[in-house]
Amino acid sequence: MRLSRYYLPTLKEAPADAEVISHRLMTRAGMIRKLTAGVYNYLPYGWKAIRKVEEIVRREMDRAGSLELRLPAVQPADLWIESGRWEHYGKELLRFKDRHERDCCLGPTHEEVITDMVRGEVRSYRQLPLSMYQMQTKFRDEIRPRFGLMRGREFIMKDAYTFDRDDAGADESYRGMFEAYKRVFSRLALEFRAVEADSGSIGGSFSHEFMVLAQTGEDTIVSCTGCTYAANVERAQLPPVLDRDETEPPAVEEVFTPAQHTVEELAIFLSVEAGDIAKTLLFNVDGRPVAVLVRGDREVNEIKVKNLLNAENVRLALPEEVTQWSGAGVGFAGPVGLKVDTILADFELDARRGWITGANKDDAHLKNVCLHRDVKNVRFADLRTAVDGDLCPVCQSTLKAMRGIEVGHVFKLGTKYSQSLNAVFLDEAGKEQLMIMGCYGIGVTRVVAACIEQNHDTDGIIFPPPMAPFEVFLLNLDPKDQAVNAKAEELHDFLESSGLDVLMDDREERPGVKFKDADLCGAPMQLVLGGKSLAKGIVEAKDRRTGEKRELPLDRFAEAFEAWKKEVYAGWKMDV
RNA sequence: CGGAGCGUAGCGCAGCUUGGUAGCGCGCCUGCUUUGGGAGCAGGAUGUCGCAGGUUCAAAUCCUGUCGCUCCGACCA
Repeated sequence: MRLSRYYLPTLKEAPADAEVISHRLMTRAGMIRKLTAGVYNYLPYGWKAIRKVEEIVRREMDRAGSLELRLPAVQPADLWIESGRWEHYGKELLRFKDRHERDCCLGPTHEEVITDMVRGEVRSYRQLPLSMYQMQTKFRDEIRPRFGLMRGREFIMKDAYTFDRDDAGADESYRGMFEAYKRVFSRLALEFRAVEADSGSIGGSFSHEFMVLAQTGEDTIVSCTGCTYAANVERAQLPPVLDRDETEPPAVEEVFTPAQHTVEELAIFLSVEAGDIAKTLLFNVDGRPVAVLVRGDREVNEIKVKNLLNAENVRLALPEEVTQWSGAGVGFAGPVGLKVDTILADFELDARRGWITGANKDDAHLKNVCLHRDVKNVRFADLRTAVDGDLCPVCQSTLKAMRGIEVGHVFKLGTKYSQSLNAVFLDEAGKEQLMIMGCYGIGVTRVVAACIEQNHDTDGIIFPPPMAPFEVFLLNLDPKDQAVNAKAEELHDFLESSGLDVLMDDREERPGVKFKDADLCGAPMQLVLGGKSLAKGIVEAKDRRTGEKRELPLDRFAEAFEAWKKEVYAGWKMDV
């Protein structure tokens, strides 16, 4: 491809509203343009990257035995009413009426549609298992779209669905997809972790998220330094403490702490560490008060509270509720004498006996509180959000926290949809059974954004070869010079015929402009040919990732290039 | 949903307080010079100042409404 015939509008400056690096670089490199909030045009250069990702995903899905199909974007409300999600999905589901006043929606996901299709055709266990996938534009009307392609309203997703006759089969389907996902992200040369994720409200099921590691990630995950355990912090389990200081403190003592509402204020006021304070949070759990105690420097994980109590709704108590339940204003609740039936304490508070807590009385706290001695109905459990340095629940090694971008999610659904939509089949005994389902998503457009978040420098994007729209940028520095031009054309044709995507910069621009654009657009390999290099009988080769330069002799170009390419590719951790 | 901010040339912005008929940088077009890390000079094109009302002799500027976009927040005591 010749740049003079291509559409690659690059920008020196990014639009003011682009906050994150991938958004800025994708805009500057002529990959995307915003049409409206959270909705983007994919320009040829951006689309080509998306296509490369799609192609790898497609190969691995096919290899895993899944069948590609294509479902509609517009869906009838009836199905969503039937599954119960017309009510529950919320405003992210974009709804509208057609000319006959029929309720419709734009598909944010396709469980309903595919389950409807399968239930209409599949009658016998002989037709199972089934695995199908599609790549398609989804629409989710996010409250606040942001970060360019990272959280758009319209985006491309690969979604797959499996239908099995029994639990064992469903687990196998799940494992197959899990492995396929690992291959996809490995082949894309992304640094990622597959982590345990919260399975939400669907009991008995499990799920994993695939996280691309990047400082700018919205999620925090923990990964064990000693074993393979890795989990989203929302989910990461923490073990009970092993080292206990059983020294019994002196009797509880009330201290005057005027207007010390927060842990930070209180710690300074009493000259102690936040970790010496046990904070008491009151929650409204399905309408009932529940007290949760964690160390002052920790955070309660509401999901754990919800799961532990098998609750539907967990929310922090309103100020009025706090006053009603604790007898004091916000900031002074404590476990001693608290008239709340359920008092939970994080495992960590079992590590020693003396804690500072609220006194259930305005402007007062208690010292030397021993939960075992001074509180009758306290129950210890894993209740807080994991942090860097916590111990692994599996092997007790240290957990390391890192930021990640969720690019894939595999989910064992069980019978959630087959039940609500009545997707059944007859087993060998002629008995009607519910299909066991799984669903699996990859945010294709987000993968591209996440890749750029992970692979860039101050000059621009650094594409890993598998995702690069063009593996090679060939800079023809003197397109007006007959000899240079002829040689550049020859190199271009040779590289293209060897199966590479090549973009030759044949514009009549100054060299500096070409260097800047090449770095910005991030092809992993740059070749530079100008009057000087031609006179020396070489072409200059630059590894975009390392910046390392090499001179390739023109008379032995084919083999020299092949050797260099191998070197460049070896720098990327690509499992193929 | 609550709060804040911004809409002026393709992009980044100034002008608005104190009304007088629109400017800067980059980009774009033409010419000459230049040519290995975002060139120089000269000339040129491009704006219903988001939209709709209002005030005024006169509105980018003041007022009202409206639309769009962006950011922050949605309660960890």
